[in-house]
Amino acid sequence: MFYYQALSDLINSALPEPTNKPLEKATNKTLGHFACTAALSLAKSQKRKPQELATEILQKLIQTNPNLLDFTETSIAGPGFINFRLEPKALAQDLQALLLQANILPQSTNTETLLVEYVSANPTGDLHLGHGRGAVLGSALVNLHRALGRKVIAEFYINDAGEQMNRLAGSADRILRKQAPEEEDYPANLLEPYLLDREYLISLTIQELRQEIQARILAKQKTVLSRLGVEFDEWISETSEVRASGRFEQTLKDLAAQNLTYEKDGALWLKSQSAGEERDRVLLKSESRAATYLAVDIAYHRYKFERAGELVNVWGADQQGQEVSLHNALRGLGEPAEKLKILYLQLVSLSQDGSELKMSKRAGTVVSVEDLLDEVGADAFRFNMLLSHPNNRFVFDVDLARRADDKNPVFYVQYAYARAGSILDNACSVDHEGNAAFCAQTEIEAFAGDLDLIEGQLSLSQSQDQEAYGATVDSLIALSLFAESVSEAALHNNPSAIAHELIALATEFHTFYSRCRVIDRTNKDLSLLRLNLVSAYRKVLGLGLELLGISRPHRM
RNA sequence: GCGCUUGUAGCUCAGAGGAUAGAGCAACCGCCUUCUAAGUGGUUGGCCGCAGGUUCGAAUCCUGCCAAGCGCGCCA
Repeated sequence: MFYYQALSDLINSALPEPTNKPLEKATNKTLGHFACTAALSLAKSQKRKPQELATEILQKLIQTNPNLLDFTETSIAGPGFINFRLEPKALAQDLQALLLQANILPQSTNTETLLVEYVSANPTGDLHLGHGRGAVLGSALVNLHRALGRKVIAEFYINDAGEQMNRLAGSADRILRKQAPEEEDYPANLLEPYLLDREYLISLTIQELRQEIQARILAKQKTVLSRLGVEFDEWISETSEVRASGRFEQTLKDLAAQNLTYEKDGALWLKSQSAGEERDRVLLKSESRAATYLAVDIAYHRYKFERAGELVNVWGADQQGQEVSLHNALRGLGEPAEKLKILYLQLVSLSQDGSELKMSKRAGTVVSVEDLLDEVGADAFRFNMLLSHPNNRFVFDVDLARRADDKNPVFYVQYAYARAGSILDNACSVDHEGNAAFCAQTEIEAFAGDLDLIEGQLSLSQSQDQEAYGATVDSLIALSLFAESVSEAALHNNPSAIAHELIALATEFHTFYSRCRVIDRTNKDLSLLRLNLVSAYRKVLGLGLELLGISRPHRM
């Protein structure tokens, strides 16, 4: 366990009332490394002066766990902040924890399966950037929750049963027969790549054609997603899993049994008004008795709840109209609707050559995931997509993403990772001038195993070289807080936080590198300390990149 | 009209009640005999949309307003 976590727990146990964030990273390094604001926030309810309360809390901390507080310098400042400055022993323990723990992330005690549904594009064409953003967000979420010990199902829902599939087949058929397109047909240029073997396709019945085109488009989507590093555990087909399985019929029966539906004007309605909505909603249309999206979604989400206790949907903002009705219907059926969270993605647009490209289907300026992948590659695609919070409209800077230099954030972080690896390689191998290896890997590991040695070197550094010591301490604090950032990112379903955290860590590492010579042939112990710090950087940066699904280049 | 989301530096974005609001891009001035200069140090740049309120403390919470995007079909 890291010092930050141990201290947080201690503070929480010492407070008269718990707070959700007992300890914060200090904004101003000169005051300390961590700060506790509990005395300020609790002063009112405790009817005490903040400074007095702070003194009292601090004393209680010292009484409860004198050992822990022995490793840190404390002070009460300003209106009632309690500041903590970690001393070499605490820092040494954190470094050791970073190096020796197989998994530095805290493991969740939540045993419920989490089902994350994302992308879920109709099999009617290429994936566009909205899908791409959802794919990156969804897959990062899956990684994140898995890394924290949750059981997660990554799911793609194939909308292969609706009217749009008939349209697709009709459009393809007319293109093959060189007939004029009808008003709602899919554009020929989108479909033509799937219709190259015209002779064969034209011999199929319309149903067979529909199946064939759909399979080809889906296969293409899978290929593109795979290039993007996005994989799924389940591909759920509406046709087979929701319709043919009888789940859809059963859901209608169950809704009726709960007295949640009624017939009117030849259509089947959901009593959504009585649940607080503006009006009732149609489930089965008049005449055709075809299902609406809402009706199918209700059945599909029940199927999800059969398999998972908690659901996350990554949806485009244009799907938000559905949510309230879906929630109400699920609740009416006795499902734990509050366990369904829907994340809405706002639009992505592109900027290139300094101006924004507006996406428009009509103008033909819709950019596919494949196009952008060709342009910038999977790593830059993923990282840059993740830089913005999904609720935000986001302008993707293509020129920046394709740059192979420090201005491109993904290169910046990957470079830090590769640089760390390179230093470690150098230390353990013959250098370019033929000098013997500086040390063996086993020596680095032995040093990591010896707490007293680490502490001794940190203390020495503290007294001999303030600047280097400062860079070392900043590094250790930043590294030891990474696990906390990951937990918080998972709590808020926000992998963007990790991307930003990685940039900050990379900056911290580059700063350390420029201030501290790692391999110093005149001072082996100091070098071993620094090599271990570099090793911790490599581990944490690598973990972060892995969580975001970005490659970890050994050399650049 | 109603609902959801957004409004922070010229641009793209962080900031989830705490101390002096931060990065990157763009612009300017520096730093390589030495482990990756794909790096780094500095300068310039802010009525945090507006107005109230809550609080010891508000970019953050509440209310109202303004602006933008998206929803509010027996569409898909």
